[in-house]
Amino acid sequence: MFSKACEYGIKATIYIAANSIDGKRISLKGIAKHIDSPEAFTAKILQILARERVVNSVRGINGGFEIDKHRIQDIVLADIVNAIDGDAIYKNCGLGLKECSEARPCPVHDKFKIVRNNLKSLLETTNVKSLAMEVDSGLAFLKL
Amino acid sequence: MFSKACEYGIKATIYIAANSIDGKRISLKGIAKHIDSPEAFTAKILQILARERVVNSVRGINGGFEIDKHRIQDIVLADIVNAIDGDAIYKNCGLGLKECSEARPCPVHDKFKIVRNNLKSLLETTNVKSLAMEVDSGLAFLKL
DNA sequence: ACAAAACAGGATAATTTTATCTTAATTTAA
DNA sequence: TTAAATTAAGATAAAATTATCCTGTTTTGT
Repeated sequence: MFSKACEYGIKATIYIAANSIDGKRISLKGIAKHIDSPEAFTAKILQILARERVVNSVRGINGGFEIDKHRIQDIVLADIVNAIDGDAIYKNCGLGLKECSEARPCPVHDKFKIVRNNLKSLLETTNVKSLAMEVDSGLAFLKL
Repeated sequence: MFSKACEYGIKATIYIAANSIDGKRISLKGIAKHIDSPEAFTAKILQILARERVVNSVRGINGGFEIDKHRIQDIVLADIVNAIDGDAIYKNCGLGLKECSEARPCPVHDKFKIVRNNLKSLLETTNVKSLAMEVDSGLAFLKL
């Protein structure tokens, strides 16, 4: 569904959010350990998310990653997926046709549109705060 | 969504079906040209589909690919996707967790389950014959 | 039997994705 | 002001996916 990079990005953002809710900043090392991801690769992904203003990065001792408390509830999964994988997953033709459209559709156009729209609205309406709270309360997990 | 290999596999199968409905066997070269795919790579994918009995391959002069007329309506997209990409797309955790389950779910488990089940039933209920007929009648396209 | 057409399969190459390594820049605390 | 901790960024490497090439095998028409 998503690239590995995007999976790490989503998990990292949720973990950063869970910590930011508690007012804690968390280091790359802490994130990678907690979500079970390769540290250097995760650093690259966090660079992207920081550039795209999904998360804040702070250099130096006691640095790390955080999200402004008042912004956590505004961040949705689509922000992360768009930053890392782009919008191909819900924009591109399911069979890879360059010019697939309503007027000249591929054979699965209509059926896939439904699934892709479901996914799109899922990503656009699921905010990171609710996911972070599930993780915080032990109802959901980022490593298994 | 799907791998390139799977996209080619789906398009090739639809095109073979469209020809088989008319009682015509079609060569690799003809398929690759019609679906706009790299010929040698398409050959590999058709090998897989032939091994998995999704299509029949016939060697030698006047050989090519075909599907038994009475079987066309029984082939669904899931048969093709399973043969090429496997079932990861509707079985695996959306965040890549190895042991994600109802009891110990990832934070997006429930929401993704809905989308994945939509996709699963789409693939399992869409038969190749209906798609082939759309292509045949010029309502849908395999190359654009 | 033989030549030609066509698929099968193995080897190789190119590209993309994933992952690592190294050095630089930044920040803080002592 | 210097050392340590930490992210940024560029270079490189490994692995997976996509794509090509070459040789072998099968089939058919002559």
